Amino acid sequence: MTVTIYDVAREANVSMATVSRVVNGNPNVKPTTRKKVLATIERLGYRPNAVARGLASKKTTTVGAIIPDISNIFFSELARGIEDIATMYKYNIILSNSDSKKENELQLINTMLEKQVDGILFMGGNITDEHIQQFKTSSVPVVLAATYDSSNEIPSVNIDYELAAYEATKELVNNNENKQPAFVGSLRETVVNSLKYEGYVRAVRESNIEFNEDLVFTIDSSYDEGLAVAEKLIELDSKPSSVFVTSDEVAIGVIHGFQDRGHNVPEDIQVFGFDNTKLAKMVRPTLSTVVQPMYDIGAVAMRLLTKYMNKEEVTDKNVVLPHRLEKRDSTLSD
Amino acid sequence: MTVTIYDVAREANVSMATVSRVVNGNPNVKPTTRKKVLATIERLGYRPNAVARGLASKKTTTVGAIIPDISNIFFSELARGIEDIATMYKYNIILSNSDSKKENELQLINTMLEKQVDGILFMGGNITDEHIQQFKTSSVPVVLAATYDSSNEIPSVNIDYELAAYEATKELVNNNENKQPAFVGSLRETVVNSLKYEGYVRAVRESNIEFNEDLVFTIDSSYDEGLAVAEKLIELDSKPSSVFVTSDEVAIGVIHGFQDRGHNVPEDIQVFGFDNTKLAKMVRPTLSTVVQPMYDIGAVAMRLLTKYMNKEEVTDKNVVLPHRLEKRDSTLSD
DNA sequence: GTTAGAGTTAGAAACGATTCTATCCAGAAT
DNA sequence: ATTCTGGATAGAATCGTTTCTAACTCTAAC
Repeated sequence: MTVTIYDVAREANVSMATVSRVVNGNPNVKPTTRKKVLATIERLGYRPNAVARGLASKKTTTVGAIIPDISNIFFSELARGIEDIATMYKYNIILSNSDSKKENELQLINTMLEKQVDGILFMGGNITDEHIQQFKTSSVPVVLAATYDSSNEIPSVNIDYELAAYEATKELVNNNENKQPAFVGSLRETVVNSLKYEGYVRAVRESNIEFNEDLVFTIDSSYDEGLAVAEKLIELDSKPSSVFVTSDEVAIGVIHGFQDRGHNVPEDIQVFGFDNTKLAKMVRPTLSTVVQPMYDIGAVAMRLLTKYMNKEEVTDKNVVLPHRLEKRDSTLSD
Repeated sequence: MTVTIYDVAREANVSMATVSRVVNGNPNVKPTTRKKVLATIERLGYRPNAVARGLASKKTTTVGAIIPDISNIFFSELARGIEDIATMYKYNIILSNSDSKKENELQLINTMLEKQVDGILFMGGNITDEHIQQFKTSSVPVVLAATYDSSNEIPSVNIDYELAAYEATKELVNNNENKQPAFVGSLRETVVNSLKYEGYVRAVRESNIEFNEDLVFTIDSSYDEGLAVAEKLIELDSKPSSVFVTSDEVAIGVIHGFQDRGHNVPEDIQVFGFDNTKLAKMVRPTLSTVVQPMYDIGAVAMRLLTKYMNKEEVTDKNVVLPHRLEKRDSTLSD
């Protein structure tokens, strides 16, 4: 039924080895035989079987990507970066959602390894010792993308979350005669988020403001939670005049929460987001935010992974990409 | 180095066949030997090689998903639906972006087939005869998701785009004392879009309005294009008082384009979108739109594919999922 | 006219599973 | 006691490649 390399060999009067060489572009083939083989490949409609090749060569040209949730605009952008570079290097991606659940994550790593991927790209929330253990004993290289491992043992690509949050908070403090901005984020969820919190705290402390815990709001990360937290902010006795929010989606929720209750952004309250997803420009007022280059993180992470897979020398195993503040209309200009 | 089924067999004093039976849950194994084998698997840390299994069994439990752009909020939602059902049926997904380019699409189908996927899920713009040809001669089943093939030869999952557009347009006409709504969409791009256009035309014609071609705007599908087209609408002599837009993202651009120029939505102009991506609730005013169940389309398509892969009987090869209109604040209520 | 050596090619052994066929063995039936 | 039956198991072929080694061919040099 299906045409195999053997059929081609027989029809072209050469050995399987020669056909294999032709298919794989090995230069040690006489041009005339190459042409002959190519012709019979065409004639028979031969299509190499990547599974058999994978078994024989122990390479699948496939990498596994474990991602919290592909329907999240942040991760889908990241995934696109991964995919584009993967395509460039002739790899395919097996994509799986973990919902950031440790159990799923560990399970998925195992599945990927069974499928003999050549490498793994991991995005997730908390990296536990168990994760590290699995990564270190993995038979193939692993790279973390937008995922923080405090031990720095696993190769990774990130931005400096603490610094970025510090700068954003500082910006709000400066615009506000040294009033403490509120903080809205999902602390517990991930190490990345607690880094943002640390940056926020540092900026506040540095400004000689007496730190007010009441201005810190810990919520699940969603637009609706942002809407809801706006109400709490309004009801506060010491109502803040600015908020630093750890993600754009929540920040937009906060903005609308205020607007829906008759408050104006940025006049009554300034809002600073994080990520610069394309949503940031799709609100009124447009959202000031920390630019985190999602696409690039994915792309660089994939590129880094190819280096490991090719056993190339890697000079910078924990890459920190630049970030910047993009000031738009949800904050006041200096 | 790596532990194979043969190692397990030797250590457990059984044959490879028996180990294979244990691993695959074949009941014809004496409980005591099963236990013994399981123990040595555990002890040696044996992990089955899915590639070898794939070669021997001719099944990879992997399906290919060809998608225009995973970073597009519409498709990422669809992808999540696919993924969830795939996981449920123990399949993994190889995900690739085509950017809706025919050349990429055809190439990707070929790659997927080389990788011996058990089935293909295809999302794309225009299905050409060449596509159909490839699908029909494919060795594995293919299902289209949110992708229209006018010949209805290939299994597919869609909504009734013509009817949905008709209903949305009708709604606008009724709210507007029989004035013709403008149409903003990307006609040429896909068959799906021209179906929407047909629905729009039918609704207008049916209302005994003299059809005005000047109110039809054909643009590339993006937020920025939406912003831009708003200006053109404003400059129109016969300025419309409502617009039907074929996607939410563009619709939101249109809304903001009007707002940025001092016009109010829905008082000055009503806007109706299409898709009900999560963006629709994340604007002010919230966007009235056609609810297209992206997640469900993905999920149902994947489910349908499993049926074909299992050679189950399929009664409904071209599934049409229900849609509905969700009226929010960008249109006037009756 | 040998021979060396480079360039080509053939042959066969992996790769690590599944699966078909055959064998073995125990207990039931006669 | 012998035969029969069916559940367990073993053995070996197979899946479709890659890749190693050996051998062959041809030309150039001596």
